[in-house]
Amino acid sequence: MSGARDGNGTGGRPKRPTMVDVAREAGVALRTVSRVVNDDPTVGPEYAAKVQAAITALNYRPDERARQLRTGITGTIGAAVRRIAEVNPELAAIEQTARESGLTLFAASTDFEEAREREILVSMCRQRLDGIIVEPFGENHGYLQPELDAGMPVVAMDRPMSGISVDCVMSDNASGIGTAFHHLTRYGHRRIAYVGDREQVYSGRERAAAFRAALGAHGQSLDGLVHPGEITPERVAAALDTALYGPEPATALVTGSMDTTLTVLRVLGPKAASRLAIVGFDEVPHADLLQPALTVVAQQTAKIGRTAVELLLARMADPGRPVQAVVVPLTLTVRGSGEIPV
Amino acid sequence: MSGARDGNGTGGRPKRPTMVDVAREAGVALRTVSRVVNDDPTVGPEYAAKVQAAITALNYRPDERARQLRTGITGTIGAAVRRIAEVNPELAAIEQTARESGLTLFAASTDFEEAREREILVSMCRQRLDGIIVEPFGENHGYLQPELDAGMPVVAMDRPMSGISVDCVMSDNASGIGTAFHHLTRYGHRRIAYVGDREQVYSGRERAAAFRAALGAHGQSLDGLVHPGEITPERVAAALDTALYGPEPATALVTGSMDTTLTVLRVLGPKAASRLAIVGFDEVPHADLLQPALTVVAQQTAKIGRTAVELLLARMADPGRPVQAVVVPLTLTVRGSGEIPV
DNA sequence: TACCCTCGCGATAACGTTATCTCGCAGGGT
DNA sequence: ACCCTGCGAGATAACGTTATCGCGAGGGTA
Repeated sequence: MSGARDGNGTGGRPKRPTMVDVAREAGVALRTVSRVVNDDPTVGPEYAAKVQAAITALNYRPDERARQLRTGITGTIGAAVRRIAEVNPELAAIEQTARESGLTLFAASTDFEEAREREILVSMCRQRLDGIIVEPFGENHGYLQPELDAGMPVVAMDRPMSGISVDCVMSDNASGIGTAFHHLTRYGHRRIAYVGDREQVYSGRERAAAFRAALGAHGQSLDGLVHPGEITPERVAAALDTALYGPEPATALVTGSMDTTLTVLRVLGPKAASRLAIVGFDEVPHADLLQPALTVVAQQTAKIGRTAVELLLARMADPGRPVQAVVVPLTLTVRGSGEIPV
Repeated sequence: MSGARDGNGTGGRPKRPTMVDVAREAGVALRTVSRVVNDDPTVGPEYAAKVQAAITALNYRPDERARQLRTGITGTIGAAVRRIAEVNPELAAIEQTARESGLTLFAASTDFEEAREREILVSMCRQRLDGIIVEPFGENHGYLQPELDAGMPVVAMDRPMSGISVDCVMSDNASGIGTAFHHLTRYGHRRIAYVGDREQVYSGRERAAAFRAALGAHGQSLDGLVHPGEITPERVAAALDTALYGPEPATALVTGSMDTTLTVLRVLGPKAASRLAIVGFDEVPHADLLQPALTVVAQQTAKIGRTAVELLLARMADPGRPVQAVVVPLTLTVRGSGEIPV
């Protein structure tokens, strides 16, 4: 032993044992410890035993950072989503699929802020993660081009990225809106209104456009029926006012996102909500407990999350493969609110 | 130059430029590049300019792993919670507080599995994170003792850890149950039932015990009123049967967790649920949209999450400080379901 | 017996960064 | 003329791991 100081004088962290310490304790070479730690079969049994004993005696834990630096791979993928800590089935599916693939998941919230999103993505690149899945929020992702050129695998989820070309998996917004619309026509509704996100964001743009197309295909005019915009109680209340209490009131409603649906229900209040035919785009937590239970066109969130990881794995395996876009259909879940006749 | 190969022949990742490459490009020493990257003020302006030019020319991004290995600090804390990707206000508060403190958060789901929890915690230790916040699930955390001895800061959230002594922040289960109970007595209820989690888990144990104590303090017998157990529709239905339709039926109900509340509402169905006085322990997503809106004793989740980070920061700053346990009171949120008179 | 191969282990050089030390040079006081 | 100080930059040694190479012993073959 080279000295008596085992602890630390100043109150800083005690120093952890390293491979060198284990090697000294076991009386073998450093390289042999490494072999034992990595289950290298070429190490003799008595050496392995000595090393194992030293490891448990010193409570040695390998330093993942050093390993990653040396091997170049982290075994970790990043997910930059709008909100962890909220209901997010895509993220749950990503985590599970990643685990099944032997990868660790590092998730962070972009929190609906473009600056925050950029901060997270750049940080993930600096950490040299093996790949990144991102639910894009901002409108210009050109700053990622150098990272793509450097071989960083990136997959977009829920909407495409702007300014760069990467793999993408998303819902079929257009036909989902079509499904909601036609479901309501089946119950006799002719004047059907739409309230949804503002058209500045990709999904709001796509869904509003799809709804206009559906109205047009049924020979309906658009006047007073299509209301994209900010999801605030005030704006939604104004939109509902126009749609439901105008000269030709709508008898049914399609809501363009989960937040829209919840805000509409709050603004309408229980009595009005229970009389209006509503189909929501996107699932709502505990939609079955509402009165009436909420009919929705649900995104196949689990499939989307799983596909995102699969696309990422494919790109990690072959960086040169052509960029791929996967579109996932939606499914109608009938619960009551969408089956109120005109 | 040792060779002409700039790209990569076999389809592997292109090699990223390192500090050495930047130094060569800029015609300065490696150490100078490091100084520029770290905003060291002792570097002359013309050197800084040359280095910056080289950095943008090569699209250089520092390797966080190497930096962490060298400095020993990661600037990252881990959070092992039961579910990321579910509503989890504690986790949201942790993320925000961590960000405000300049720390990156690494969150992972233990997924209600003891083995998974252990896997995650050990992995976080191997990554040498600066600290760990854990919502403990398993019943024996003794395996973490070596990590604590090695100076790894750990904070328990929502319940204490078993077998080791670490800082902890949690709700005041006992007085929360008391608040729910007394709120219902104020509306004339005498026979009040409890349905909650099984007593094998810490919170289930604490809350059932507190409810028994409340009954006792009011001179009520316990028979047929206290129902801890697995949260399945079958078990909950059986418990409700005993409590509500026995010889002396209960007129009010306290539910012991969010999952319990939701399962109770599903089992009762809308009509029965709207007639029974219910106070839920723990907030329920969109409780205001239910009919009647749900009265709950809410945990101060944001405060709990923030306190967890603060405890962790305190321990990181002073590893020798005495272990601290913080208990946070709950708050009653009146919405309707708890104010139905007997 | 000479030769070559394999097998098991050890010495040592990386990985990409930061920290320590050294050095050259300019400026000012004695 | 001398030394001391300070300042800005470079050479070099870490951090803890894995990969490359080499070496000695043992055994099979000609």
